[in-house]
Amino acid sequence: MDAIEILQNHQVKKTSPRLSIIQALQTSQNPLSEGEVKEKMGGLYDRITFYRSVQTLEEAGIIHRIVADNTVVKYALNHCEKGHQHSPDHVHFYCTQCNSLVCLNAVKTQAYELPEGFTSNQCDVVIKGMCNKCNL
Amino acid sequence: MDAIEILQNHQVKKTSPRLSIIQALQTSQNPLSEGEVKEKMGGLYDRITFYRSVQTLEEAGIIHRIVADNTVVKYALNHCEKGHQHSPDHVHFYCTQCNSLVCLNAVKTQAYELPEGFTSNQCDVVIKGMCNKCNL
DNA sequence: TTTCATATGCAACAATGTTGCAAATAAAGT
DNA sequence: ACTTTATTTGCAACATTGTTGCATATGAAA
Repeated sequence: MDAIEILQNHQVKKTSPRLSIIQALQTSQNPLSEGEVKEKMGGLYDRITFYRSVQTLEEAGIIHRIVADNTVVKYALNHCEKGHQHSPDHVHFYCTQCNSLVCLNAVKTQAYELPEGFTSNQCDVVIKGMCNKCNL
Repeated sequence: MDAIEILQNHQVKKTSPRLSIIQALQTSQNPLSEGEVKEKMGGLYDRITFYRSVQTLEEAGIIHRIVADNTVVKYALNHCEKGHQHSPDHVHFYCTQCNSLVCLNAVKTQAYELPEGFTSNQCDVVIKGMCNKCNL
């Protein structure tokens, strides 16, 4: 789907930084870090704008943010085109060898029974190890 | 168990920063952030030493590090006294209301089937929502 | 107590994330 | 197409978090 269309569908203003970020993510199979998005965006990149943009895009349900580790944050487009803000339903795999992060869209997060009084709205699962390429 | 005994059991040198960190964690039911440990340690606290100490303690299997979010990292003592470095087998709950983190020791992380070629040695599960106190 | 490898703690740096504010711009109305 | 208005951008400045090098201090063993 076209980046402009995505923003329209989610009622978010069409601005060039937002379009650039979405397009950068669309060119990649895997989630991208800020640095990786920056590279793809070239000159027209501002750190502050980036942070505010990804926050907007996440709140709009267009992308999701994955914290692989405290120093490794990546972003990925949501697959569900229509879906509004809901946390990802799949687990993520982080390869500690090549530092790539993979959305395992086919592997759904399982339900966990919480103790009395606890309520949840999000469940983040990050599995760490070696990816298929590094295991060759 | 005594902090000195813990260090001895894991073949780690007994130094005062390490003892202070362990003792700080022992006084708390829940995992603590760097700032929370610092408060409990008082004057004899150095940031660099803290970072290197928690790394040593984690590698020795004495504590584990929990990344609740990219800006929220906490530390907790391992329950298994004998256990050497193995990642926590339980899930963690992060209350987005009061920012407390809870080890749900009774809730074990479930196994996830990985795609061909992927191998894992750690699985981090962080459930986010409201804790029992904030839900009252 | 002496020795030696390890750990501490300081300075300096690097990376990541936030806030305030003036200029720019998207979207809606004229 | 032009004007208006609320939102967004992008700069400066700051705050927080994590790392590296190195001289001094210290734990553990001889």
